[in-house]
Amino acid sequence: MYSSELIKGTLKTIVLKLLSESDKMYGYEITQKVKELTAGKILLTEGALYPTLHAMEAEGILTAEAVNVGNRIRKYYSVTKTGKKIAKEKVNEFEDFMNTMIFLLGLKPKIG
Amino acid sequence: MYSSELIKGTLKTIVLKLLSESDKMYGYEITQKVKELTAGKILLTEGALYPTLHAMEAEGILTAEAVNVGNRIRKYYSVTKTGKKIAKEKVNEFEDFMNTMIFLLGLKPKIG
DNA sequence: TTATATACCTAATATTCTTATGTATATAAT
DNA sequence: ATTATATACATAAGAATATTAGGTATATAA
Repeated sequence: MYSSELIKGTLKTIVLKLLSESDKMYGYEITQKVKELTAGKILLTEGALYPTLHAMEAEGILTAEAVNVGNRIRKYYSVTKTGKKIAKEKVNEFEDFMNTMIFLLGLKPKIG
Repeated sequence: MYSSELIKGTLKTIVLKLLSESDKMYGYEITQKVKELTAGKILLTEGALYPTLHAMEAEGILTAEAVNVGNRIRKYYSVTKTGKKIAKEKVNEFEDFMNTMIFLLGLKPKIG
């Protein structure tokens, strides 16, 4: 697990990227997928994730659909057309930022 | 200039890395050096930088020395032994984090 | 029957940054 | 001369985002 300050500001980018690649996902599913893909190095907390999902829905970046699964409720989120554009921009910006940081921190370059 | 949320959490890492490479630097000098090295893509604000420098000094990561230059005051900061260790840890952690993000966001790998 | 996993949510608090403001000297431009 | 910009420090109010902790509820494994 990384120090919390390191991950700050990357939540939206991660969520938008994952949602852009799948038809729809629900909150809990996102936390598990990120945990799995990062081998537990990035753990999204619900207190950060849910408010962010609500905010992105309010901004028109995501649409939500509540579904009953057995007796439980799931809220599936999908990326809107606007959201897909923003997702690409965020990923591109992050890539650019990493290149800048690689130079600034004197690391060996890696994204080509 | 990157969106502010992207840069969040990287300030200490940047400052510690720069200070580790030089004997000593003062706050304004750090802002200018980062601006120069990143071609203006990362601009450190004074409201973020100075409190962080004070905090790191209080934590024993940095030592400060006030110097009169003409009629102006400069506060030179140096990294302590503890600080150098933390600087290395932070840079290593950031490199690891970037690799994780590269995988998670499906980017082409770059740090080798 | 107790713990863990699934699945949502919010509120108080903490952290960190932005924005704005203040002080003061030095220098370049009009 | 005077105005703008650069140098150089600092803090304080507010915004944004995350942590921590708590709440509700069902399903399943121990």
